[in-house]
Amino acid sequence: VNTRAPSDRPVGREQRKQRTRADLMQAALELLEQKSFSSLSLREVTREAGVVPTAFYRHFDSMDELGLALVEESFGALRGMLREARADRQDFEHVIRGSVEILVRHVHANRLHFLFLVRERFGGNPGIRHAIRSEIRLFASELATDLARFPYLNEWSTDDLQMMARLIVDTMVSTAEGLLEVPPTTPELEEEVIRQTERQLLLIALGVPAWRPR
Amino acid sequence: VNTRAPSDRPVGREQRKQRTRADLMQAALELLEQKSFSSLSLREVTREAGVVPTAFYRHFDSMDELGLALVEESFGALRGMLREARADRQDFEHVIRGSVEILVRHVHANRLHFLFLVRERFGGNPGIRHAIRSEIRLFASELATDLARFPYLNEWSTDDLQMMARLIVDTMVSTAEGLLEVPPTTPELEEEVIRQTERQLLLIALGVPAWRPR
DNA sequence: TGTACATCAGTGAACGCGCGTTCACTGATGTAC
DNA sequence: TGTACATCAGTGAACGCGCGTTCACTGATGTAC
Repeated sequence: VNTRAPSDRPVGREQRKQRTRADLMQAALELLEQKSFSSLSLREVTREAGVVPTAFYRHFDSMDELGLALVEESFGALRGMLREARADRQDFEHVIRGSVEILVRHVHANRLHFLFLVRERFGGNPGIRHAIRSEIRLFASELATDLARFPYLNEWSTDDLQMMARLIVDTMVSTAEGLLEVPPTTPELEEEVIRQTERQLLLIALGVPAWRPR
Repeated sequence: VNTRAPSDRPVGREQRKQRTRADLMQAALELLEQKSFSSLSLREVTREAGVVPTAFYRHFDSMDELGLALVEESFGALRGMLREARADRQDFEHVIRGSVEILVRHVHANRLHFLFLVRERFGGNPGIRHAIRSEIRLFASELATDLARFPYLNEWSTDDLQMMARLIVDTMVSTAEGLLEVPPTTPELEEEVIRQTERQLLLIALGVPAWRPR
């Protein structure tokens, strides 16, 4: 009974429970690298976590609840990235390179979480889908605010700033998708994805002085 | 035996077989509006198509094969759209509005096919995923060729044209996603999606004269 | 510190269900003469 | 045109399997005195 991983330290009951919960989420996240959430079964998750199927119910009412917990956990990684990006107040010339670098670093550090978000953004579960989409929309709104500190953009309407922020976010999301798709063994392909994103953002930025604010 | 839809005309055996095959694909497509392909069962499809489960094997070896047939069918809709867009050789001022209009019309006319492509682009099945992604990449390459007929762009390198074509395609894909996400009952929300896309494409176009070709 | 009892995370057996796939079949359609 | 046989799209029963969920349980951890 309760003979979990051999390295089990003699800790309290609550701590051990939290560790099992984390094991279940990690097991699910690793299985989701190969399949989609809607085709992932409760028994697969418990098997991977090294626990009996019924133990699952001590932690989650259903798989859907575990899915939403994974969304929240992944948002943690996402928000960490945004916090760093917003704190990194570069000037115009370096902001593109800096932002892309931050994205690449966080995608590497949280590969499975980003993969989960990208896959489930249009996946089967509506609850998960909406949570992810509203988080991305929130992110775009924050970016719109931040954009206003740059030359020209400080004169733009909120509407125009939103439009540009969403274009940038969509581009960054595509870049994240590209990074996750590239085999980890081919750094030159990844370098190409990065270089292309930087040029795309530059092209967008070059349109700014010619934009007629409304 | 073989008492299919009441409107069955007394046609040949081969025609009737093709109709059942089409029924299976249509049934799958409609079920995919609510769930993902990887969680769709063979029995659900045959039930929806009004056919016994074993009849499925007269048409497809497996669900994966049906999935790839759906990808091909959806590409038909996609290619029809591209053909129209490439034939519609507007000048600079009208090309944006015209292209977006064509996208909107085709997304409406082939809603379920576009929904399928968007959902499965990152879905569980690798075969389906790769087929969709390589088709989109092909599309971007064709667009890169077409871009060269515009002022300034005729002097750009292939590499730069690819970069811009992918930015445009990614934006159009995001727009298609937005159109599919908008409830059909709110035309003003859809209008907003369209208007925003047109402005995003304009912003990109305004960057072109300032781009330093390499 | 020691003892008696309560809590509760994880166990293991059992269930009914929908699944993919097999197999022998049926009877309408197609073909040869 | 009529007859005898072949083809084969769709049928229906049956199978073994993994699933989600229930239930009573165990025994280590926690608490009260």
